[in-house]
Amino acid sequence: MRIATWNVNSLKARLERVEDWLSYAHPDVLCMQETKMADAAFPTLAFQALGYEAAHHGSGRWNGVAILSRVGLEDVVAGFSGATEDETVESRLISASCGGVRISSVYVPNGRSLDSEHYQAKLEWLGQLRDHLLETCDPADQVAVCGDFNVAPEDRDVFDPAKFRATTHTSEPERDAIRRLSEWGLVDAFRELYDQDRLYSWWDYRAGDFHQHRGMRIDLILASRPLAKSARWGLIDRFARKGKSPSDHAPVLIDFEV
DNA sequence: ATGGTAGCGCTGCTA
Repeated sequence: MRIATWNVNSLKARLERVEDWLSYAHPDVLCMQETKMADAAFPTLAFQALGYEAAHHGSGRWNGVAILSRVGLEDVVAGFSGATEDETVESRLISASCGGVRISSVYVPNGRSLDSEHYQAKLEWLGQLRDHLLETCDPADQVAVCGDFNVAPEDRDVFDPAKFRATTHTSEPERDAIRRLSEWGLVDAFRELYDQDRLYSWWDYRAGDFHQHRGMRIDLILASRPLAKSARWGLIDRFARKGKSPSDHAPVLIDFEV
């Protein structure tokens, strides 16, 4: 099973690129983030025409997550288990069972700056994600949590660690939150396959960062151990970050033998 | 050097 994740930075602006990418990358499952649209605007038929079922959770101009699958899409849950209306309004999590794997598409809050209340909210959100997984999943099963985590797990996941000393994405509390997910039983599956540095999935639009390969690896596929064990090959598709009007993120994909 | 670009949508916020 080929599982992919891609922060598309507006599905309305990127639909044609996403369709093209589905046609040549042929993922079995694609988790998307930052669709930036309401459920009513989601192009279900466009994906159906390519053989994908879809589940979307979005409320408007910000956030928005989706799962596309051509290996079945069952037991869709939007937001955290037992969350109130308020907590789901940001549309940052959707989960579904696809071909025997419990898959979540996550868009972790950015955090903005270390002294911001949004940074505290980011840490709380990551804690809620952990609680949600504890309540709804078993790490002995096939589980994949995919998306834009807005955290670079290690210094080697950032082009210049010194530049990011007092910023979000690299702080210890954020990395601790990711480590706690690992302790529960989720493996950074791309890292298991590829150990080198300079593997980035996001580049700032500004200052020619993509061209200079000044990026970060913040788009992750976290897999339970039974699933991670079957990972065979992976790719960060930088080709999809080139050309006219790309997303600022590249798709990340992994082939699993399930 | 605190810039730069992109999306949404029409003013400035978010990333």
